[in-house]
Amino acid sequence: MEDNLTQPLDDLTVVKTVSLTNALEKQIERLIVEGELAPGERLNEIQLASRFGTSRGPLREATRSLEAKGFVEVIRNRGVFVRQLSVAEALEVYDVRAALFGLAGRLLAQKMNDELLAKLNRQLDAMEAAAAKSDFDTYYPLNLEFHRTIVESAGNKTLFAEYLRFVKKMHLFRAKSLVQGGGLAVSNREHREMVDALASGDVERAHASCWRHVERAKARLLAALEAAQIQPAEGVSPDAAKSASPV
Amino acid sequence: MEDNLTQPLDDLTVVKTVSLTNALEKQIERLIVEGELAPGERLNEIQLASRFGTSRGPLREATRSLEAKGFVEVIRNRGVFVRQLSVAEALEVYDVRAALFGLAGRLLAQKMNDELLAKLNRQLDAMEAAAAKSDFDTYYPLNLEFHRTIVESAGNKTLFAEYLRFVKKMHLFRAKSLVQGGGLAVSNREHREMVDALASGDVERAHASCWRHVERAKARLLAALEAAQIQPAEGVSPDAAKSASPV
DNA sequence: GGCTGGTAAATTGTTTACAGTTTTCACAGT
DNA sequence: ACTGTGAAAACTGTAAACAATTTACCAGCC
Repeated sequence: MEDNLTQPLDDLTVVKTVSLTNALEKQIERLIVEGELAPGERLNEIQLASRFGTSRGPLREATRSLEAKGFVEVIRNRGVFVRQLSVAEALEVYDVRAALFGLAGRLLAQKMNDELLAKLNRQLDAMEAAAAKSDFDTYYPLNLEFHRTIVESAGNKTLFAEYLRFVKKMHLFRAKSLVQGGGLAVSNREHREMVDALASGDVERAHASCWRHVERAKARLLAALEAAQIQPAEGVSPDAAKSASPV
Repeated sequence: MEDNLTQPLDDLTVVKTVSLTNALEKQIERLIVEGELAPGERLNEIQLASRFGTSRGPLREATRSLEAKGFVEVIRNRGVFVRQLSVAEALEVYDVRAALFGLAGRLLAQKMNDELLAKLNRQLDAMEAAAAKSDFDTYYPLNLEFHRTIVESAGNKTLFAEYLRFVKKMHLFRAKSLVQGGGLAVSNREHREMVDALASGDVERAHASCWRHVERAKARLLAALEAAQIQPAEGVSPDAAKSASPV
């Protein structure tokens, strides 16, 4: 009897617990991160509201929240646009992420234990296996999860929340495809070094190792940009939506 | 970067340029930061809307934005509450701020110039003068401006925006008065050392100096908490609003 | 052809109305 | 006194209506 009740609770009860606004926000964020809504694209209120079967009120609340988080830009009387990261801004985000990830390394080095180390090593092995097969579709989520584990395990929830936000923000970068520039094997060598540093108990070394890891990713992006002859200088006009096609 | 706090400018002209939602958000944020709305307090939609002469729609949009920025907490069917930082969360914020401020130091050390150094030294002198007279009301805004100058001059706008947000967040800490625990002279000695480090061109030293400065502030808060016999463990229930009176 | 002006459609900004939930408070029963 | 019950009030959640602005389009003119 009770089992029947647990299952079909989906749509309506979710709305009971979480507000419609929150559900909408999550959905729209997903559309943005997964690329269905491209950077620069405009969000039509009526269209989106009817798509999710709600009115414009909750939708507007959701977009205001997304604006505060930096995922969209609202221009009065013109509409809300998916935020577009210029090269310069993307590089800024890298530096901030490096600082946050460095802090994570510092904190984690102080509380490293066998269980966590084992988990990180398992993740390293899985990534290495995917890298060996050049299986990028497997590697990518594992890589995300690995970094996530490090920051989450650092035990600072404020830090974790900010870190996640900045990682998501990279999806707003127009030349998104270049972000992966580094290649699989290169990255995993750095990962092993990072885990070594975290396990060493040397706080400064862990800090530097994690920081450097992000800075190297930034350097790889810069190299890829140069190879693709993209200048790190453009603006962020939400109007210029058409030229978004990366590489 | 001048704030519009100097003049409450005409309601109507503002609405033409900035949206009503944005104006509301700024006003409510001001009420929170200035303490008129205390941590834990509930925001009545009808009351606030009528106070600012608008309807509930724009007000709700403003509160959603403030929620995303971490200044209020929205509980479904219960209302909006001014966010309340527990001791544990305040300490988390210090660590994140240390990381961000450290990054600012690193970036600034690379682009330090005579003009900027002169400006920082002027600010140091002004603070020292205020400290000598134990003129806290003068010292406090100067101190804020000094740190703001450093982060803003670092040239990373993303970093600057995040830093400002976290500084504001400290106003949500219940035992807010303890945040100033360090005293005036102590702090300024650190400030001079920091400017020295920034001017030295030694990136690592600047980084460490700025980082340490925030960590020392955290340590002073911890000491003050211990002296006041407050345990760093409480939750964040928005209901327990009454016990907010600091020290 | 290209520009200007003006009108209609589309879209956003704001208010109002209604539905559902939580809180309050009086009151009966113990 | 204390506790539980049950309206009534207060408040939030959502939808719909109305107002103001922007955009699209087309005719007329240089």
